[in-house]
Amino acid sequence: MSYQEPSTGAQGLVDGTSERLSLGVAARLSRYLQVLTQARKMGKQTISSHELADYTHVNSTQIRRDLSGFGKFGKRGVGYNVESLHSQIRKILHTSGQHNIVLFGAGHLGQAIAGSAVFADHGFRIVALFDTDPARLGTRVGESLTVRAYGDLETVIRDEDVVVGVLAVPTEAAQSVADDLVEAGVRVIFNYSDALVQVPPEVTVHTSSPAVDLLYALYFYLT
Amino acid sequence: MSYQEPSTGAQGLVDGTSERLSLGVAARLSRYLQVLTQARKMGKQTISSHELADYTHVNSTQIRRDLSGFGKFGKRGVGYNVESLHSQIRKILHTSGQHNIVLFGAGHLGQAIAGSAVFADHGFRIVALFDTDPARLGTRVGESLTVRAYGDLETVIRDEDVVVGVLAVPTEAAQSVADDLVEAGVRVIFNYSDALVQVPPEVTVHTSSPAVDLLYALYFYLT
DNA sequence: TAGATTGTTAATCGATTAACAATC
DNA sequence: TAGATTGTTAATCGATTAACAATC
Repeated sequence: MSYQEPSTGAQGLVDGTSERLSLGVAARLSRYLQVLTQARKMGKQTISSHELADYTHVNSTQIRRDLSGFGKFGKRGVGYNVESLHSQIRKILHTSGQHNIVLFGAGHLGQAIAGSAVFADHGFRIVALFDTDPARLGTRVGESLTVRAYGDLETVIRDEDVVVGVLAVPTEAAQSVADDLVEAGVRVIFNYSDALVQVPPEVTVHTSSPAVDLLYALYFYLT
Repeated sequence: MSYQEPSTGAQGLVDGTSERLSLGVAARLSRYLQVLTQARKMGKQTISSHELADYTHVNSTQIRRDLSGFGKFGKRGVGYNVESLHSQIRKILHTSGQHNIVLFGAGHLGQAIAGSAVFADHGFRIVALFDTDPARLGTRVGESLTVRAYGDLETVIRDEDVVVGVLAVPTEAAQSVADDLVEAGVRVIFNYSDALVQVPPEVTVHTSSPAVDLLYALYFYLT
C-alpha cells in the first residue's frame, strides 16, 4: 500500500510531516482506538490482533498490516501493549490534544451526550451546552455544564476556540442551528438529528445514523 | 464501513432469488435509503446522484454504479424519482417489512431513542422498553411505550418475534444484559454503550460510536 | 436545441487472504 | 522448548474513480 512508503515519486515533499492517511485507514485506526480506550479502562495489559478483530469486525491481518505501516508496535507471541498502542494511534491520528466542542439541545439526547464519557475519552471537551427553551436556561446538566442562552454562541466559539458543533436538536431546528454555527466559524458539524443539513463546501457535516447501521446489520441477518 | 460478515455456515445457497449483496454495497444502499427517507419527508420529487453524493459522502459515480446494478432507475438529465428509488432500495435490502426490537434502559439515552423517528422510519418497531430500576417501572415513555420489568424479557422476545435488542444501558450493565438477550434468542445486538460486549459467534454486535466518527471527521479537518 | 445527468467502460487503487519466517 | 502471534510478501478479488457516450 502506498501510504506505508515514503513517497518515491517526483513530488515527494516528505519534510517531517506525515502524509495524509487514506480514508479507510483513518476510519479503521479510529475504531482500534475506541477498543483500546475501553480495554485500557478494563485494565487489560495486552491485546492481540485477533481480539481487536473480534471487536472491530476488521480482519486481523488487515489490522497487523495497518499498524505495521507506522512501526513495530507488537510483540510476537504476545500481542500489542494496550497503553502504548493507544498512544501511538492517537499520535498517528493527530488527536493527542484537546478539542473544544459545543453542544446544542438540552433534551434527552443532549443530556445523554453531555453525561457520556465517550467524548471525554477521545479528547473532546464540551465547553458549552445551548438551548433555545428559556425554561431550561441555567439548568445544571452532567458534571459541569449549565444550559446557556443561544445568544452567547458567537462569544463562546471565539473565546474557547471551538472547532466542532454537535447538534442534538429536533429535526426541524437542525438547519438553522447549523447555519448559525457556520456563521460563527465552526468547520465540523456533528448532526444527531435526521435532518439533511446543507452547508458550504468548506464545512463538513457528519450525520450519525444508528438506524442505518442497524438496517445494514439486519440485511446480513435476513439473508 | 469495513465489516466482516457473520459466519454463515452452510447456508449460502443462491436459489434463484437475488444474490447476497457485498458488504460495501449493502452499507451504501442503507445510507442512500436514509437520505431518500428524509428527502421524501421534505416533499422532494427527484434527486440526482450528485445530491446523494453531497449528503452521503459517497462518490457520485459509485452511486450510479451501485444503482445501475439493479436496474435503470434514473432518468438522464433529470435524476432519480425519490419515491420510487426509496421503494426499490427497500426491496433490494429486504427491509420492506416490519421488524420488532426491544430497548433496554429508560434513562436519557433510552428515552431519546424511544422518542426518535429514526427506527420507525426504517421499519423497526420498538415493542418493549425494559429497565431494572423499580422506580421507573410503569412510566410512560414516548408515544406508546411503558417501562416494563426485566423479568418479562423472555416472554416478550418469544411472543413478539424479536430479532434485535438495543442497549441503552450504562457501560457496566451492557455485558450482562447482552448475555440475557442471547440466552433469550436475540441474534442482533445494537450496543449504544461503550462497553466491549462479548457474544457467541452466531450473534452480531454493533457498537455505535459517535465519538469514533467524530475523531475520524476531525482527522481530515486537522490535516 | 442546450444543458444536465445517467449508465457504462477501462484503469487504478485498496482490501482481503494464505502463507510463513521471525521471535517472544 | 512448544505454542502463540507478529510482521511481511505475493496473489487475488472487489471497490473506486475518471471519462464520456447516450439520452432525457
